[in-house]
Amino acid sequence: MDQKQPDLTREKLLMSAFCEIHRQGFQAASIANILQDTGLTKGALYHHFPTKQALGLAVIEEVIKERLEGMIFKRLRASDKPVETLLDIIATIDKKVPADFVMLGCPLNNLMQEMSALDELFQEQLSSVLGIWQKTVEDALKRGQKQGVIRADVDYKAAALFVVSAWEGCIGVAKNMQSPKAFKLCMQQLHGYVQGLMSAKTEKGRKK
Amino acid sequence: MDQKQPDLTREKLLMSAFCEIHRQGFQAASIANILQDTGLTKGALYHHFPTKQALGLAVIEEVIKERLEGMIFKRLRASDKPVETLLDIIATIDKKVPADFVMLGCPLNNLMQEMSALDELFQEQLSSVLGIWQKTVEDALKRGQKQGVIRADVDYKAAALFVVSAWEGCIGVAKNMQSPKAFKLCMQQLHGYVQGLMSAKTEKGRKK
DNA sequence: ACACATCCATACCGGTTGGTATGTAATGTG
DNA sequence: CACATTACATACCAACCGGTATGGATGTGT
Repeated sequence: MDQKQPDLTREKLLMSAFCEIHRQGFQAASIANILQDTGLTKGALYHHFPTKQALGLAVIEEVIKERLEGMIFKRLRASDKPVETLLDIIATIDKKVPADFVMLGCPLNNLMQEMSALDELFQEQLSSVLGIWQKTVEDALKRGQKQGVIRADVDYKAAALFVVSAWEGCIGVAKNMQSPKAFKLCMQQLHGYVQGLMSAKTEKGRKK
Repeated sequence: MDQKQPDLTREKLLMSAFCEIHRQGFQAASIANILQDTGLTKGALYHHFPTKQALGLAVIEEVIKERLEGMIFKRLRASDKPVETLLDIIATIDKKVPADFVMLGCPLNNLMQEMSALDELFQEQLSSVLGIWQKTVEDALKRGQKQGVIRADVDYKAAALFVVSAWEGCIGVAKNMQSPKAFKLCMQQLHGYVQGLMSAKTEKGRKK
């Protein structure tokens, strides 16, 4: 599975671009910085990506999306106790995420706020990733409902939308406050919201 | 109360800057665009504001903050049924907000995501406004608790943090989806969350 | 009416931006 | 081994950026 040289170069560009975009935002991300960081030149970059926009879109598709897959989506899909798993992810996400992710914000959310209104392709690509997130949570709640863990009257579609929205909101506010502590506290409330969707019987272990 | 010419010029700059920043973000906001829009020149702008940063900070303090005051804070503070008022604001906010606010996002949230990690002064100023928002909701919940409307076991501070976070999250996600409908649906869930904080007796009129 | 500060317009500047045109070395292919 | 294509490096460019220096017009206090 040894990657060939061109693929390695491409990946180096993608990773560096991801970091630069994560720090500065897409528009403020400097091509020159990425090149300096990778030790490459414009020839290399514009050989692999036709425009800066294409580079950004590739970062979303191949870096950001894959990170979310590995951190959240896969685990949620694979679980046969989806609600329990969702609660566990929400409860422990603040420890599993890199330290600077609270300070720099969620890469997906950052780009959503910056680019959705400006670039249609960005909007579509970001919306696609967000849709997967929402769909994954939605399925988890749906399955939980079949298991009798989630109340029958819960609109799992709307609830999933809200969970993802609040999730991003928590990171966003914590980013502004520059406070991992606020992030944790905020996610605990989201945890409580999801517990509130559960049927009384299975809602054991609820604090307070 | 007629404003003098210089004040009018300053206000024109502030309003135009607010729109430009709302559309493009702060960093991408173009001084040239603002000047073209107002029909003024650099001499005028840099007479009233020493730097672009100062202009941005003034927009936060004098435009964004005041809008939130008029739309949310004042009403919440003045109400003697704070929880009811909070629920009403959440339920009707999608109709009272300008149409493009969902498409362009919340001006406060946009700047929080863009600038918090980049500029300390922005971070502080934004955090201050966000803190007022949080504090206002917090007081509303606190008063509701004294009235017996909110359950005694509710951590009103954490709940307020979550309400504001989820609120911004709803706008942010709806902005990405470019969907006022999603915004409405998402805010309905937040409405349900706040209802979930209420004591059983007063929790009348809950749907489903 | 004179002096002075406020208010704003014009012209200009160095630096940075994304993007391109061209050349060359490496690699794959017949 | 010849040839073509891929994979990069170098040099260059017009456009735009925020900011400044200068000068003139307009009040404003005395």
